[in-house]
Amino acid sequence: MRSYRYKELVPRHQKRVTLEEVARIAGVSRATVSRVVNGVASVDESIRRTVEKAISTTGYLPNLAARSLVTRRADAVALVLPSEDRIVGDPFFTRIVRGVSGVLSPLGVHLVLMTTSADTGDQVVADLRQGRLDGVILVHTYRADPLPNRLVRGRQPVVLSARPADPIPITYVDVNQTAGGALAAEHLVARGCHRVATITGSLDRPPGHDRLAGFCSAMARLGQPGVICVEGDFTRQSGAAAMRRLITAHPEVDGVFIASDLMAEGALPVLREHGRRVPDDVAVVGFDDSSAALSCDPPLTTVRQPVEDMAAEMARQLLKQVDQIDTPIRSVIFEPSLVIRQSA
Amino acid sequence: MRSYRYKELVPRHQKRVTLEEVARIAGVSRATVSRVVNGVASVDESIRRTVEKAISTTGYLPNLAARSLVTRRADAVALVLPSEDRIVGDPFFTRIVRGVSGVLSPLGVHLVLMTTSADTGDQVVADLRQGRLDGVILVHTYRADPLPNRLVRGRQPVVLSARPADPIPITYVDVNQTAGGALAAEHLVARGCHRVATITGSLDRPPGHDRLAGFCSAMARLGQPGVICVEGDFTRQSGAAAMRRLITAHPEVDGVFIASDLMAEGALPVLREHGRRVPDDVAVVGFDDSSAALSCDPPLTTVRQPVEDMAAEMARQLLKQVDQIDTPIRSVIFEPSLVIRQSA
DNA sequence: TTGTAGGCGTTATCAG
DNA sequence: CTGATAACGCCTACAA
Repeated sequence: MRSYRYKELVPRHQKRVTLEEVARIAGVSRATVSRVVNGVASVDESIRRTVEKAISTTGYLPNLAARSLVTRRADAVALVLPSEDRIVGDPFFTRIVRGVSGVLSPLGVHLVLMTTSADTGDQVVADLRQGRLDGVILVHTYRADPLPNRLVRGRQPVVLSARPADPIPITYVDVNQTAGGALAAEHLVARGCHRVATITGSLDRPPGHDRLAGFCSAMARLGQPGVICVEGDFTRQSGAAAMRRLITAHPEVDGVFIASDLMAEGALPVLREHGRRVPDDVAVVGFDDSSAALSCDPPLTTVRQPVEDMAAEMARQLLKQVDQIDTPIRSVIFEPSLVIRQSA
Repeated sequence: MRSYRYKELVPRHQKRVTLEEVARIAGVSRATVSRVVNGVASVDESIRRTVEKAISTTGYLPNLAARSLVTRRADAVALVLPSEDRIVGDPFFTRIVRGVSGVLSPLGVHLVLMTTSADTGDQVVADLRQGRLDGVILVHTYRADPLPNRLVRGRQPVVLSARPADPIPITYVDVNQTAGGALAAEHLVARGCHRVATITGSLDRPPGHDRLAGFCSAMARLGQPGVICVEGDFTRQSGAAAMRRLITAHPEVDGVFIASDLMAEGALPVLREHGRRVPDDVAVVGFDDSSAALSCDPPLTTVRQPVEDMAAEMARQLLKQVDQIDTPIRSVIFEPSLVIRQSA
């Protein structure tokens, strides 16, 4: 039941400075030092100064395990990413990390990185119950993942990175995916494309599904129903494969909405292989505005998703739940925007 | 001195199960339960079973803050990555995470992700002293980073991901970079290349420097001194830019060693732009064997660096230091190998 | 082998 | 406003 490493425990000889010691030096009680440390207002100004001097001369830092024991806060949250095969090389996750730690780190809250495996669910639940974690941010959970529900039922602080496939009462942060799809449609049509296709993401996941839905209904609204549609799975490879199928089956296409920049990055070289110039022969619009959009040749016109902001919002929503149990569920939807570069 | 969030602390109503309670139910003392939980051998078999039953019926899980308070272990280590601009889209870091958490996660040790900023150094040192962190893995520290030295002087567990620029007594895990450069040289020469060039990484960092050194001295040994050399900085963009300069200044090159797959990924399209076929006109060898090598067109022949294994080793070395202070410094060097695909 | 009791370093309650 | 004093939950000599 316990780590075997434990046996060989060897004492570390750091002479820790304790509240006790600071108190002795300042000539006050531990309680007073604690008040100063925690910035409690009701402390006499001169005493506060004395204590602060004692703190800085001793280099005192509070032991967080002891504090955690009584406050019941770990000051740590987990970021759970999908199993790592998919995350390799996808800039999306780096942006998530950046956004999340942007709000966590100034607050001194640790970001514990986990990747899903057979037992991450149990692990996370255990960590929460053991007081090592205050809450969880779940990124791209798969459709049948029982973890979100489990956490909700356990009334544990949790935030999802996107609308869950099945409607459960949980806080999530998302971009307006359908609006994003519509932006792409409007741009392609405005550009004069008449044979329009789309390479979708995984359709069993809400983002993939919604981007497609938004794209198609906007195309219909704009007088071009019957969009050609090839399915990918958000990876670069799938983008290339999908484009190969598309261009073979429908050599006449003159505009493609590709549901992620990463897929677009895979698809563009395929267009070139087949002698198509972008955007002259085929206009291409991506989705994400990730760093991949800039590595594309030509630079990708794409639907921007403010991932860093969204991630920051996830962190804030989570902390809110941590601070106050039973915070009402309030999901936040960001609006996408179109970033016009050279591919369309 | 303290997070302001503290004030609004609201009690969380999880009825925690404590040792005390399990003990009462099992009809033994707390000490005995503790022994069972920690797998101490000297516990009567029947009592152990009774206790285990009590544990499972109550769903007891030890409070780790309390444990940490007495064991002085946080069971958490930090992974410090370079500031995020560079890490975006570089598969190297995902591989590091995978390798590290592969050994940490089964042991229940948390991986706390940090990215370098102005005060990460202070943050890390404080976390260590506050007992929130047991050790630190530093990935790609910049040359003048004072943190490694600071940690060494403080006798804190720390491992670097590569040989430090300045020789300090610190444990690091690295690949034999010069041997890697040599592998590339040998392959290009064996292939019959006569006008060989290299696009280097950042030369102020040991990996960049050593790969170049290994490559050049091997070329000289093989009878082709005077290698053409263009400097990059390990990013995809720099790879493209370097190749542009190279092909313009030396249109006669027929073989290039590019010091990272990511740079190669940027460089290959440039070769194509200039009408060069790979490998027929120009043979290209990369370095890393990252996922980028496979996304290249054609798939990249490259010097493989076993990053996952190296990362796992970093974790193990770190834990060793955590378990036993003053573990002798013992760096581990992995051997590279050549993965032959289609670019050379 | 088991139980008793003290301590780990903080925060929090409640007199003074 | 300040100081005792009691938790917080667990580990660990030491004694039985």
